[in-house]
Amino acid sequence: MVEFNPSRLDAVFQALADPTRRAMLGRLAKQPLSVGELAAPLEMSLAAASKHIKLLERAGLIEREIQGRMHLCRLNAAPMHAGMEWLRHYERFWMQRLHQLEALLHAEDRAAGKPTRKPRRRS
Amino acid sequence: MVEFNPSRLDAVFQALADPTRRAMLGRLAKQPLSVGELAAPLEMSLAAASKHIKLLERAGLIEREIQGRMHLCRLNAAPMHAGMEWLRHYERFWMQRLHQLEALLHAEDRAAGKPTRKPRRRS
DNA sequence: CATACATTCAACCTCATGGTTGAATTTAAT
DNA sequence: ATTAAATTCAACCATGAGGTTGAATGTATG
Repeated sequence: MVEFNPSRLDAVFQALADPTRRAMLGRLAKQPLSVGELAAPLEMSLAAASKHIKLLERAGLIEREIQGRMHLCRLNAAPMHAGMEWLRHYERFWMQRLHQLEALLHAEDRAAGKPTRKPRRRS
Repeated sequence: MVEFNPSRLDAVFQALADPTRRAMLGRLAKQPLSVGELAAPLEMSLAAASKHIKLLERAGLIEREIQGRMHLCRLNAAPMHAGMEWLRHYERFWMQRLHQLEALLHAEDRAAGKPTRKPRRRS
């Protein structure tokens, strides 16, 4: 069904690396839209929007149902799962930093009334 | 401290959209590495690897500590957080599909002994 | 000081992106 | 049968990615 090969991951991250395309996905999360509808609010030609859509399609993030002369695009978030899983492997790293920051802040809170004490420095 | 503007998100996703760079991050998750060490296992020139590193740096994903003639690179996963948060907004969509699939499989399991019954189709 | 090492810089190549415009295609409506 | 609408296609342009090579830079080391 859905493929999780590395090149798919490439395509997904690449597709997400553009604000126009992220905005498109955001609107498709509410409802399916035609190419014209997707392009309407954008300050670019229809052809340009069409290219963005093709890129999203290539990444598997949208699916197109051709209804007569109009093409209905609907979100398929599934490929994002792979991206999320990839990121999850790094979650502990930024959590670590956040917790450090947190500890630092609390240490300063505790030191508020007392003679200024700097956060302990790691050996 | 850490910025979460859209262009930063662009840079992060773009940086992740390349297997060479993802591999670099993977190795930096184990330990800090010099530019040369990062480049060593790659089948490309040092200059090419250096460019990848610069791109990762631009996205804030690695930080460079210059120690004499060697540059030590260390992972900074923090900017990935923004990417994760963005993706999280879409999690329910793929979860939805996964649950549908799951339900479908269970329905087929239950129908295994009985006369073939197709999964109910939504109105 | 001379030399080797770690890295970047600069110039170049090829190809993909992101945008344009105008023509072509397919389908719907009059 | 025309005409209008929805979309893509093709050609073009500017810019950036990803790679190369060779020279330049800064730093250790004999």
